[in-house]
Amino acid sequence: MSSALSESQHLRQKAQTTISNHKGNVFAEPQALAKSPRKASNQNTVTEIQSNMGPLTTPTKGTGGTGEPWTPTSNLKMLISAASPEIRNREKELCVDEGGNAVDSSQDCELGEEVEKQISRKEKSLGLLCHKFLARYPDYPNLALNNDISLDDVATELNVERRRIYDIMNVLESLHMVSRLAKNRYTWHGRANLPQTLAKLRQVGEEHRYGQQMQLIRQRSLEKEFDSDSEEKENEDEAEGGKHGQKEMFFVELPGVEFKADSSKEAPFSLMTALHTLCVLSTSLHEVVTRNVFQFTASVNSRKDKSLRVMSQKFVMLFLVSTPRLVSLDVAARILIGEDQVGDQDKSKFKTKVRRLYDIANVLRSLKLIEKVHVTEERGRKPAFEWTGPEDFPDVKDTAGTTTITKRSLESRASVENCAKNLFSSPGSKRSFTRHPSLIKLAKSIQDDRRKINSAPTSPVKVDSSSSEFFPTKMAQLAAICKIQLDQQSKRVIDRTPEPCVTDAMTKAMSVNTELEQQKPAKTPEAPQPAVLTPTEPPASTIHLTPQAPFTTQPMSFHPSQCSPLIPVLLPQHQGSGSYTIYMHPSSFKPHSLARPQPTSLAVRSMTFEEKTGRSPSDVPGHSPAANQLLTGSPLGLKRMCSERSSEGSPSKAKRIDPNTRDTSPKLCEILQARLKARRRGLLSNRPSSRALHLEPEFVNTPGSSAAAVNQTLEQSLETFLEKEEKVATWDGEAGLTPVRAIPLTPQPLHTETLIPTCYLIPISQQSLFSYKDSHSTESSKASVSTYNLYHTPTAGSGSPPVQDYTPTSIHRPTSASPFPTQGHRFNSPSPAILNFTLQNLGLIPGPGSGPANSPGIAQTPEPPCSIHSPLPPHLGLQQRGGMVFIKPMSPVPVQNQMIGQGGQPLTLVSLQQMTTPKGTALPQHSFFHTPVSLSPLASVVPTTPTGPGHTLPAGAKPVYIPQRKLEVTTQDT
DNA sequence: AGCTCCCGCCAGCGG
DNA sequence: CCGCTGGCGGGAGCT
Repeated sequence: MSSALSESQHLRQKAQTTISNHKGNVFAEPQALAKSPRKASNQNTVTEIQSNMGPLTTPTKGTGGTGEPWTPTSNLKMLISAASPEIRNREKELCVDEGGNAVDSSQDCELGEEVEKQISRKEKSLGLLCHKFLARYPDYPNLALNNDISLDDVATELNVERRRIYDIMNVLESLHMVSRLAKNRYTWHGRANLPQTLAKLRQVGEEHRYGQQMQLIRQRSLEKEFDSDSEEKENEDEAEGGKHGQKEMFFVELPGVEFKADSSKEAPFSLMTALHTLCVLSTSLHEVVTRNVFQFTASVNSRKDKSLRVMSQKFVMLFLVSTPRLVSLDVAARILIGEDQVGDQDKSKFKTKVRRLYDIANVLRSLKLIEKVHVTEERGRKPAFEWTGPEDFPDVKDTAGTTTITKRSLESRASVENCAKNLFSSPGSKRSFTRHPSLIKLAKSIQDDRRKINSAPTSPVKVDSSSSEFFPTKMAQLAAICKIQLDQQSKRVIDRTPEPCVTDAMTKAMSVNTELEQQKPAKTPEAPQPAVLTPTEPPASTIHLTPQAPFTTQPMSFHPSQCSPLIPVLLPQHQGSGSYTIYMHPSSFKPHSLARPQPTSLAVRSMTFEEKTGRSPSDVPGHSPAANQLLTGSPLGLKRMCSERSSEGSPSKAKRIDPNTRDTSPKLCEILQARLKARRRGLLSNRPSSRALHLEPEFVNTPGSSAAAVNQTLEQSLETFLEKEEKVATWDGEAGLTPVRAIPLTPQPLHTETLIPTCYLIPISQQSLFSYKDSHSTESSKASVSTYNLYHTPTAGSGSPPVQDYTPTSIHRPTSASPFPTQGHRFNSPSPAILNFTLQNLGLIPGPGSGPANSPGIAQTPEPPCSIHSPLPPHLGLQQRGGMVFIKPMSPVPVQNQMIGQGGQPLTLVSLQQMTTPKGTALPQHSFFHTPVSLSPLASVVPTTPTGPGHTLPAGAKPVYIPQRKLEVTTQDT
């Protein structure tokens, strides 16, 4: 408390000076001034200048800011504020207003110079500055008024350096509270878009399995603590991943508020699709050439990628995804860095990241979305932040249509756009652009584009708009419906407590926790953990396998019933958006499909399968099943990759490709083949880089979980593309089937790659595509998954089955084959027949079915060790009880250990208002994770798994020992 | 001593 | 070359 108080005091003081002014003005927006040149206010005198500013401006603190306010009352206020952050904030503002009065003598004493110094410092805090800024604008903009914001004006008025304003604007922009109109100019949206934005961010966060990542990191940290052993790090995989880790950059846009306007949007979706495809291809090519995905990524990342905007969104996502809405600074930093393990080199990176997080946190605090708290662990206190913002926003459902679609990574989009631009002078034209030759060039151009894009913001005005909305049509609706249904289902599932796979468990846990938590403060963050610990849980592990899990996890997953209806729609619609949805077939699908009504809608089924397949775990987490699937697959993939995948995959793929592809477009085929080769090479060499598709390197980078995973994903994605293309070419449904089967034969390990193929592309709205890309990109390893998700999303959920099982299935995909969009047009509409076809294939594809069986081993495996084991945990997580929460620091560790650990350290009870979250917990499926975080466990696992695709729980097998910790959450105040 | 995080250098980029 | 952006990290202020 004290600390908080002190802070608050400071703030107040500061605030007083500044704030008061603003409020009065609030709305007014100065904007008018176009930029006022004055930028700089001077730092020196904080005070005065502002007053000049403009009309709007408030005189902010009067200059002298100084003065002020330290009144006795302030103390009271402080106390109060300490009590509740919000109050504080308000008070601060108020104080400011009030503030005019006297300042405390004590401080005053300092007088001039000193006073200024201190005051200045405080006053200059980003949080206070943000408060001032916010005071100028209404929460909800008055449309009638001009909502333009001139940076120069603001800077002048607030008397701060422009640089500081950028920080604020970047964060606000990440929340879509403002959008850039042009250089130096922004438009104020206030909180109007906040709910949607948060919903999207949550969705995206789920897709990326940040929750899982967080758990992994926590676990690791625990492990490390206990055993230094843990050091092992996952290293290698991660190493890459880690490096790239950051990469996941992507910027989630809202329909109405887009980062940039694109001409591309205007283009027919077909074009978009084509472009997208091209981009992908080019990317892949590029990657191949380079091999260095990372580098590639790096290029991509350049600036904006790293942008505070992206960090901000990710940071917010962490809150939205974590059960206890509590995020510790270090965990957040690790996730943002992409690797949980911080090497020496990384330390500096880590520090930098932390600095940035403070910057972001200060702004978010001023928005009252989070509050600083302290989490007490055995070791000591760690700074953390608790979400104090809205808990419920429109579900994705609502947004789904839009939201889902809208999400994109800037880069991806940019890349697409760029590609388009580069390739086609005229956007509209074509689908037919040449791919091959150009692709190569494209790769380069793409990079350039990306850069441009990155820089773009600066550029001219955006039109934003809801351009994205164009697809609103049926597709969107359907998607929304699907999502809703899924969500419902998922909820149900969750409720059931199936805690399937680790991942699922995680996800579920999250969801569950959330629910619970919402009800009660105490959460068992650990839920999963407990499970682990608890015997009861055991089943959980199994759960992974269980189909249910999948469902539950994500809303995305579809139940057949629900889906089916939707499916039809989807197909037809694709036209509008042009983008296609990709469906994965998880092997599992097939089985499921069989079980279920295949016929109806392929998509649905696929979705279903996924769910069923479950790979549940993987799927579960991300709400988008597809993504999950990918993730899940990833683990497998990793394994596979590790093992041989490269070699194997290639051949098989090649084979596949040849037949189909050739037909279609030789060029494409060639290209694809080339890619494949490249991949193979890459794979062979290291982890294959993510060559392929990843448009967005960032994602690739994803921390890491395992580089391998990432690679896999990439590969998969590439493969997918290729496959798609092939499919397109061939397109015979039947043919597809055949091949598929053959493929399935392929050994498990390879699958990963194979898996890729499995995916089906279905035309969907463009947005979906974008999102897809983005998603991929975002999560490197995960990417694949995410990708799927994206696609699915639009559709309605398609769930993509996890790769794992499916591998074989993948083969099938041809059948489904929806051609890639690009080519796509051809396919524009996937005819029902096609769908059926696909479905059939799926059904046909047995492999997957078995998959489930395998699945256990498969997907889950990797992480499974922990996660798998942990499935239970979710339950545990629930453990809360009345006010008390048991937090177990549990680590994901294997049950046994955990048990021990628990025993060793029993749960600590924390009675907090806040809930503590458990940290650790098992993370489930690393596989999914791919994620950035490196999963040490995973890493180890991965290798193992490869061997047996089938799995086992590779990791699972390994018990991880994690020490449990006690966590206490305290508000910082205290 | 560690946590926060302000400050401003300086690079990338577009004009 | 210039101005806008914004990454980045030194180091100061606070606890």
